Amino acid sequence: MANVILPSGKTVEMDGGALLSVLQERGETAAAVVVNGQLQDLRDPLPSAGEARAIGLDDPAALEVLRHTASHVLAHAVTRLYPGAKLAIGPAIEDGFYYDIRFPEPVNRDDLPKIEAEMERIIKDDLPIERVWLPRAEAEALLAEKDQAYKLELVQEIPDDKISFYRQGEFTDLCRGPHLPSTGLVKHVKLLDLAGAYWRGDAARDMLTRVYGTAFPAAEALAEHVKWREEARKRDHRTLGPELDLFSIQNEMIGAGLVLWHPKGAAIRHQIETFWKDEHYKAGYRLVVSPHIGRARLWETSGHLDFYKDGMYAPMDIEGQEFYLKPMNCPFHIAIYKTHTRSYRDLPIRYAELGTVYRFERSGVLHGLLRVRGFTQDDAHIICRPDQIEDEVLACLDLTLHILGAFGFRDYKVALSVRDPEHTEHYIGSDEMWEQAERSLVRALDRKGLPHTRMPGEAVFYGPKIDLHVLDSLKRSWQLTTVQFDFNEPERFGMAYIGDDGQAHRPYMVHRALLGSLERFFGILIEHYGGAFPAWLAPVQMVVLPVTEAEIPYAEGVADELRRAGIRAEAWTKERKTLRWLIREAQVQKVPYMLVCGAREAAGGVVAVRLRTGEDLGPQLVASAIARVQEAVAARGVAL
RNA sequence: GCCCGUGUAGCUCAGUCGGUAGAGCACUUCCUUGGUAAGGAAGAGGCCGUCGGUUCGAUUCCGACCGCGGGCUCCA
Repeated sequence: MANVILPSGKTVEMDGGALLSVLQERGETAAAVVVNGQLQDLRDPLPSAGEARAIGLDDPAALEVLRHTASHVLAHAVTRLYPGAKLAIGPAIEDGFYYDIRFPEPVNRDDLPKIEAEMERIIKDDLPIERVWLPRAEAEALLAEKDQAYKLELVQEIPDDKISFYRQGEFTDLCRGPHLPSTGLVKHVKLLDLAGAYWRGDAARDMLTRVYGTAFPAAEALAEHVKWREEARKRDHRTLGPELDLFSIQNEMIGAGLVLWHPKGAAIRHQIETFWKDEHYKAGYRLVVSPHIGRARLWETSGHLDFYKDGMYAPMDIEGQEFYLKPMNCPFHIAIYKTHTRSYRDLPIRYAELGTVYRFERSGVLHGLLRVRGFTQDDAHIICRPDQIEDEVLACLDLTLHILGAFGFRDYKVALSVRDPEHTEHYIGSDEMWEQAERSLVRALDRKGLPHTRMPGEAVFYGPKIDLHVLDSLKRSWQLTTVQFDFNEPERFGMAYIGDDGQAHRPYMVHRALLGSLERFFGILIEHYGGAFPAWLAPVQMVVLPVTEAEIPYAEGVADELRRAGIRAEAWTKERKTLRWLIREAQVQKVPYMLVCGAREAAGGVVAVRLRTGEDLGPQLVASAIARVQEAVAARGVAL
């Protein structure tokens, strides 16, 4: 007898058979059932012994099944509305699902409600969803008859003799499942977006239309998700950036993917850079500066012209010599290292640079500050002995968590990319080096208590790496930090240090960037804070607002005093506007502190302090207002 | 690069079933001296993305190009 736990928590004993009828008898609903850790359909027979657990619709494990079924409902609706539509793939994804379809006619966003309405009909009809196994020949014949070339291609890659299909009403789709037992269980579904996508992600193949949607077990969760999307839209750095006068990108005049940092954006960048440099000096790094271009020889030696040419701009001719714009800083740092014979006593050497690099990105992938063609990496290269690598990686992680923590990033996900064990010949460096490097990465992560996901085959050819992703205030994940071993360049440049044995040895080199690039990081920060930068970063920390023209001299005096105290302050005296107008403007500009100066304040030598949050602190001495900002700046928190 | 969408004043957008355009904000001037999220009035501002086609006439219709936005495996 098999012991089955139902969603209600009750258990039943079953001797084979399918769970669906049992659930129906007891008035319970479920999405699927877990048997031996595997999800399967409620209509599938259970084993005659062992344990099974029915997954309720609101169980997190059911979400993927729900969305996958929703994608089938979408495909079903599309085949009704657009006879001749060719279906490709339709998986559940992180917060929804999509289906790639070749439509017989162009569709656009305005068509989504119509498709959604048809989906609602299919859901309302509560069609049973049943699995059908077909022998290969029949499966291929069926798909050929339905003229579903993409599905046919997929079937031809399936090694099995029996092919799994799912049927709901008149619609049948190739699918491995599992699925909900009927369409009626897909209750809260919404189509969100439309985009192009290549068949199998291959630019040489057909362009399909990808329809994005999402589904939730409860209306509230769906509404919340829609609200979340709206919130993310409002925080878009491409809107906030120009609105707050932080940066601009001018394709026609300057060039695509090239960023102009306006004074306010540059002020924020300056704060980030100063903080970054201070912390790097404290952590034992030495800051270096390298040029923007270098001779072809350099890039030949580094191997960039072999492996990275597609990402580099065409060479320029200077007095008959070829020069390239730098896509990376490492060759320069190595060249600095090589100016002396280095002793084992000199190591580790840590060179850091806010180095501006230029990389070719296809026009279509450029995206605000997040994907640009010219950017400043917060780069560093650590050159050390084998016995030092674990401590160096650990110190790197310490510095990373310290610096990212200052921006309020406290949730991390770490990916460890290592070799594909099947094809170690594709990688440079000895087995010993790979194993030692991986060990040092794993131990350092363990010592920091950072769980990681090991990803075989994800490493680049020259060394293993860890990538650190942070979650922002909207719980979106961004890859920022990368710590990457390089077994290639030390070899190519013949880097060496003299060991205690008097012999030359090859050092280990680690590339690392904590923030990634300042441009991208800035874009992420804008969205993370929704444009309301904490006091330590705010381009204008305090504005002094005179109530009438009579208080202008007083307001200017206050602003001077604030600036002398090191505060970024402005007196808004040029506009003869009402206080209401000035307050609104300061709110829109998201200035943390507003200091109102009327006749009362001027007479008393105080300012009335209003916070961006709307909180009114009442009259304060200028000195105590100063103390308050300085405290907030020192704390680097979001509290004002 | 490719698919879909889109391009009208500095910004956000309306409009013209083909007769060369309008609002709000911003800007300039004037009035208002105002106490915690927009005081009032007037003015200025446009090759209606570019090039070509149809037409007596194109910002509007058609085509091409350019720019911008969403997206381009999270594999049945």
